[in-house]
Amino acid sequence: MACSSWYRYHGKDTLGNMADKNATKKSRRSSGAITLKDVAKLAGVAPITASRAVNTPGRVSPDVLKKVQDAIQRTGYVPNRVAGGLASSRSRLIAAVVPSMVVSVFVEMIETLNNSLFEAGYQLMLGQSGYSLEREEALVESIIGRRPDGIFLTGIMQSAKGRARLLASGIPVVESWDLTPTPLDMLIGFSHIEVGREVANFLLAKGRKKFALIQSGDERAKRRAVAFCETISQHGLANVWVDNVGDARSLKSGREALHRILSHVPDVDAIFCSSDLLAMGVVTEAIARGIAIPQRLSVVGFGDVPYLANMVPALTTVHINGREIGQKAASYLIERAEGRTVTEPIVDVGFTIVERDST
Amino acid sequence: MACSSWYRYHGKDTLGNMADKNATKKSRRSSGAITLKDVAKLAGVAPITASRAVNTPGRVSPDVLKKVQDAIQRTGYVPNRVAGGLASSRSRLIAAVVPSMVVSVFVEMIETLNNSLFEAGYQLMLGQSGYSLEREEALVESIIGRRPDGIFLTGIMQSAKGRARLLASGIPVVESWDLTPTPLDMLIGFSHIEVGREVANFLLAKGRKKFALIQSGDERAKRRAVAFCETISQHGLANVWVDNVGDARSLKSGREALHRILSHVPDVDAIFCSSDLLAMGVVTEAIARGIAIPQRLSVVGFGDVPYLANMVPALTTVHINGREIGQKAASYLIERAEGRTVTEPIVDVGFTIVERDST
DNA sequence: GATTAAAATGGTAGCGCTACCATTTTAGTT
DNA sequence: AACTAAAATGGTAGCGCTACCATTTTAATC
Repeated sequence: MACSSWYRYHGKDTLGNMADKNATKKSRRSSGAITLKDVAKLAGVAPITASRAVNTPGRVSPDVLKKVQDAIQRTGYVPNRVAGGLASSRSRLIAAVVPSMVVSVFVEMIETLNNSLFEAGYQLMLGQSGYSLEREEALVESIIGRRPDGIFLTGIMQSAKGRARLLASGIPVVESWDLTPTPLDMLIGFSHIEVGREVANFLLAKGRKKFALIQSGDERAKRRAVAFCETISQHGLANVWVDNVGDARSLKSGREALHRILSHVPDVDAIFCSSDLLAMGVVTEAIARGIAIPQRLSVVGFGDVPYLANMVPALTTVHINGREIGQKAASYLIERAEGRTVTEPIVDVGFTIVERDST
Repeated sequence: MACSSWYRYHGKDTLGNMADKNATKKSRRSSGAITLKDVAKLAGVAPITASRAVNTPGRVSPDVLKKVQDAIQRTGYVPNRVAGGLASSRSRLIAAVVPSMVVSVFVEMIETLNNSLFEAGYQLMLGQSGYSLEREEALVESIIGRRPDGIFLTGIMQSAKGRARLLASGIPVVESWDLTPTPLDMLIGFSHIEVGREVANFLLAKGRKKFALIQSGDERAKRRAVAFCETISQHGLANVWVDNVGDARSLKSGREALHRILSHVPDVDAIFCSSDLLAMGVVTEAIARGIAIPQRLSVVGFGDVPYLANMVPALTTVHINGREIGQKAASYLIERAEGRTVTEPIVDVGFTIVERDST
């Protein structure tokens, strides 16, 4: 079927004796597609020469190059990278693991990663760990089985089994979105403890006294929270009221959280949210209740989704440069895939508190 | 390096003569990783039997199964799916093409697609066409080179070259997010013309008289727009004011668009936006200007991002069930990959106008 | 024109796995 | 016990490509 479609499209005059190749003596195992061998035969050169014409055109005479390119054109040949990858141990595939794609800032990062990789001739394989350890381990196993030239992880690989597997595979790895003294390989991240501390200092400098924090189950958010709370208490202020929500990606959770917080701490004057969407929920609920922002209540988000700046009020948040992480990760992984070394494989990309109208 | 790391982790007592395999006579071409052959040797069976133990455990005696599993455990063997894919012409890889990932509703679709595929033992390869034809063609070429077992396309493949290539490849394809009388293969979509018409009827039924529409360059959005405008003029009302913005994914564009619309059509009372984010921008700007929603102005979005329902005012929008599309696409592609036929390969999943507080 | 180096081309042998067929072992039947 | 069918195991030969080395051709130098 494959061949007949192709044949129809290209017309019947170009192939000569190639046309009946599949009809006459196609091996029962062959996929039936055009192979490099077919192209070589049509071009009148050896398969290995055709291979060179495709992969290293500079090492082939202009005459041969043209003949091969013509043959490719006429047959519609598409190189089989599976076979190429097996032969050369270079798959030109990079795998990326994301907890969830519904988090906007991860999406931007992956988009940039993907674009950078594609420019360089690499494809992206995507896996979702779904914030679960087992799933993450299964994913790592599945990824390693594909022998990618590099692996990008959102976060630090926590599972000991996963770490061991990745290490044993010898595949270059970029961990991200966090810092650790014991990275598997390369690392592009920032300090969540610093984030918590700096946001606390930022709100303290604004003269805020009564703090609350909204978080979901995310481990990194928890570290931000701990640092936030510690900094507040170091200043001798009352404990921070911590509200736990199930889903950080829901505006509704933020609204409900503010409702709960107000019932326990009616005079709360600053809230740090573990995501922008939660912060949007808090603001929405506050406006609905007639609570003036930022006069009576300061709200800080995390992530800086692109539209935050144009909301009313524009939300203050912690900006993480997801595009920078994606971009850097791509270049690191490509460097390593091509056999070069990365001079600075551990980078702190930092973060920025973007002050807008909600504080 | 790969082996030494692994060796360290597992301890030195488990391998017997396996440990020096790489040291002594490793072929210069070998990747150095544990292969099925190593496992088979350790388990004392033939490679093909080890292969069966891995892939079809039911066809192997319990005794052999255990021996092989032990050997896998001890060596940390991870099957090389590249080699397996080449040998069996089944890559267990599904490719997906998305215009952009920053569109929330695509993200949900891809997330569901990915999850469904992973459950079934498939990996997802992701490509971004970036709304450009050339890029899309290059992407198709690159994807086909990987010989995936199926291809998911967001939208209809427009490029003739791309269509020909996909057809010739013989790989199952799902087009989506649209309807066409000439699908390449399978199709899971809905009618954008219907959307435009129904939204127009919806707003007309609300008694609205003066319409505007905000769109970006997206071709599908344009078709919605045309149907919208036609329906309005069929009712003998004044022409719809159409505002073109550069970026449908920007709240800011929506705010600016409303600004322009008001300067040309001050008495506009209904706006259909080609995305939810644009609609959010319109609402934000309207609130900032003291324009009552929905009393003076109705706003309708498109896509139904999850948090829309909890905003104030909650936005009326066209709900597209991205998760359903992703889910269906996965099952269709898996069916075909496993050699079965899909009974209803062309589906209209429809859409819903979700009425909330902005109309 | 002879000599040497470099460029271009080709042959061979895998990469690690599975399809296909052949053989052996086991269980089931008379 | 003899025979048959089914289950379990193994051997061989690729999948389509590229690494590695060998050979041929061309260009460069004296």
